[in-house]
Amino acid sequence: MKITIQDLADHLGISKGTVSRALRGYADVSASTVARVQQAAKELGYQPSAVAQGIKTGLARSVGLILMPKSQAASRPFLMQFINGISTSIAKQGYTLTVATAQSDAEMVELHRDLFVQRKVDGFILPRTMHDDPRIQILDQLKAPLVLYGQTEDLTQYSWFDINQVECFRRATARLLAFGHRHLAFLGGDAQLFYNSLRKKGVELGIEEFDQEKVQLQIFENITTVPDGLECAMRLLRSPQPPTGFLCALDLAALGVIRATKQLELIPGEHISVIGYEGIPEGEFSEPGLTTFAVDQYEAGFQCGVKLMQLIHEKGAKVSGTLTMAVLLERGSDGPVRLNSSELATFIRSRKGLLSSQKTPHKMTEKSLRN
Amino acid sequence: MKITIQDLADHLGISKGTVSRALRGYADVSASTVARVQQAAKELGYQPSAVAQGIKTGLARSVGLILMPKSQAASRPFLMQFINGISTSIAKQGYTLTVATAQSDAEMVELHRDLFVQRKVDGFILPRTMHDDPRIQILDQLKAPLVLYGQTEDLTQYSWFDINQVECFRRATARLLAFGHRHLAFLGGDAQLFYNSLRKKGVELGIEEFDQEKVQLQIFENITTVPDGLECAMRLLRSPQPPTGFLCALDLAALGVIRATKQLELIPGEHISVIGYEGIPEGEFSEPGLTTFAVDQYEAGFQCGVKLMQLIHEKGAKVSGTLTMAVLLERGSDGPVRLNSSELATFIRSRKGLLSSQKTPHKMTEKSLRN
DNA sequence: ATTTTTCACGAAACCGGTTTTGTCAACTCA
DNA sequence: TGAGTTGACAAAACCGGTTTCGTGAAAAAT
Repeated sequence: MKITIQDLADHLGISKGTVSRALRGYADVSASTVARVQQAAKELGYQPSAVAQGIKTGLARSVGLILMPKSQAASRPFLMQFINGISTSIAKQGYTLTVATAQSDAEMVELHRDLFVQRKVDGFILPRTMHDDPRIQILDQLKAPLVLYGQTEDLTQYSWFDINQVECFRRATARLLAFGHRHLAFLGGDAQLFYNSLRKKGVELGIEEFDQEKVQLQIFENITTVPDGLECAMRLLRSPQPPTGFLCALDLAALGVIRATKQLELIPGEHISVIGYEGIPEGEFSEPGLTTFAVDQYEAGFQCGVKLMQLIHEKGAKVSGTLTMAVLLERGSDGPVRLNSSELATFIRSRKGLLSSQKTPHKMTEKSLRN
Repeated sequence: MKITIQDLADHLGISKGTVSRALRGYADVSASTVARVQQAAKELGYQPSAVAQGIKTGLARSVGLILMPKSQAASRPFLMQFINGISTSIAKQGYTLTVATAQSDAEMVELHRDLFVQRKVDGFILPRTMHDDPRIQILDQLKAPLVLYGQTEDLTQYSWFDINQVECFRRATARLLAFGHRHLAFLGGDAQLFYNSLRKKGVELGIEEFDQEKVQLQIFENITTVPDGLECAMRLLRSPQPPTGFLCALDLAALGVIRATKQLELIPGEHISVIGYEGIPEGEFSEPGLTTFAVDQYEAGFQCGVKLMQLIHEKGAKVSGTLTMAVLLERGSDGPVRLNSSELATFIRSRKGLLSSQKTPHKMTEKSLRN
């Protein structure tokens, strides 16, 4: 059925070693033979088995990407673009992408080990880096090539690619401060993941550069979903000293803040300001549109792939790190401060009283308001 | 570095053949030897190389999934869940998922051929089936096992899994008709893809079952994005006989319809009704929420994986097709008809005059209306 | 004209497994 | 007690490639 190198050699009446050398471009094959072999290979549709090649070379010509669907927060919306980036960059060298999913941290570590020990992959791309990432530890032992998508404690030992999230959040913070906001809240993401500390650091940096004394900052963590963001914002907005500016580590949390704002009959972008991060498509369809830093996930995947190929092929290749920027999408969810924290608190309390006295269902309320 | 079967054999002082047979569970190895081998394998962390195994068995223990990021319309939001489903179902048999991306139809066909001829994968899952799908043709020639996610002309030759989209759209249509809508529009998706004809058929079926004479249906195709849906709806709503019920093959198109409705200062779910299909997350965050049929992509991936494993392992396995249902999420974008088509046309014209006379920017208009 | 070098290829080893075949000792059975 | 089984393993073949080694003929050098 499938044609092998022996079939091809028999067909040409030469030895399979010569066929192999002809196709691999060795010097000790005559030009005419090379041409004949290439011609016959094309005609018969011969392509060497990657499996058989791999046994001699020790390479599977595949890189691994292991996902955790459980943590649905990030990486999901743009997964396609990230995969596309990786796949495109490694395809040039005949590599393919092996994707597996793990349901728990333990399974994830096991999967990395097994895939490498079984020679199913030659290296890994590690998205969503964690503090003291257990994947790095095990892959280090195995001397498996790896590239981090994200940063970690020690950046000198590994290749990595990341967005300058500190700078993004510094700018986001400076932006809100310039808008006149003085009471800020940072709604952080998964505390276990490294990015969270970077984004928090960016916020703190932005405040330091301004005037630490004049700014109130409240910090929260593990606000990773719309309901999380909604609940957190609801609690904050009902407090005596509500923040007027929300910095969210994740767009989903920011969408939750927008929802909470609307439930309190406030206008996002006017009564309060929200800035997100990631650039998920949902942000475009909310009202108002979500101001956020959009990450180019294709580029991220592409760069990770390039770096991994270097590590695998160029022995003694130096590890390298790259930092790029995300693009600020200025939409309607933030703007100049209208009411300060105290005024906002008063405003909300007056609205709340109004709201609880009239017993209309929420949907009707929203619609009637718009008419 | 990496331990081979020979290393293990030397360590135990037995031949590598015996080690292999012990680990594969052959009968002609004594129980004590089996135990010794297994123990040593665990201690030394030996796992057979999938590459070396593959050369003898002829199997790569991997299945292929080739994506086209260009056609961003479908499969993108739930890609993670689809992948998770596939990966989970095939992991039981030691299989992994090889994902590649193609930028054009031609490249996609090539990739399928190459991946199979190079023995990088043992079979394929084909999402987004097309009319006279070129992937099927080439894989048929190669006798490559395949499972369709979606249907096609001849369903007897291949295993497939699909949602009963005809039934979904029949129900969606019946629902709008029951709400009193008599002027309907079907905004179809990619005409090249097979699902489109199924969804259209569902709409036509729903109308037939009602009373064909009393219903006006307009059909459009290749409405696959938010801007597409927006533009199409805008055109329709400004026409003399606008539809009051929109059936969209894709949620994204439905979101576009909602946008158009709002731009005309109409209320989706009241002045017009929209129903989508797929259940993308954006639909939850629009206002009103999008009524749509939500597809369980994890389940789809899982079933495709199961079917493909059967085809690969059970020789002479029968092909099988499975049809399931999507879940209707009743949100706010549809409801009882308020104005019929003519009334709606008049209403829109009056609004439009109003709108063009006042020269406020759009954003301000929206906000002032809500206050 | 003979020796040396180069050319072009065949033969064979090898990669790390799996599977078949061969072999010897211990058992069974007549 | 001798022939036939059986058990448990070693040895070897094999899978489909790659790469090294060896070799005969032609070309170049002496």
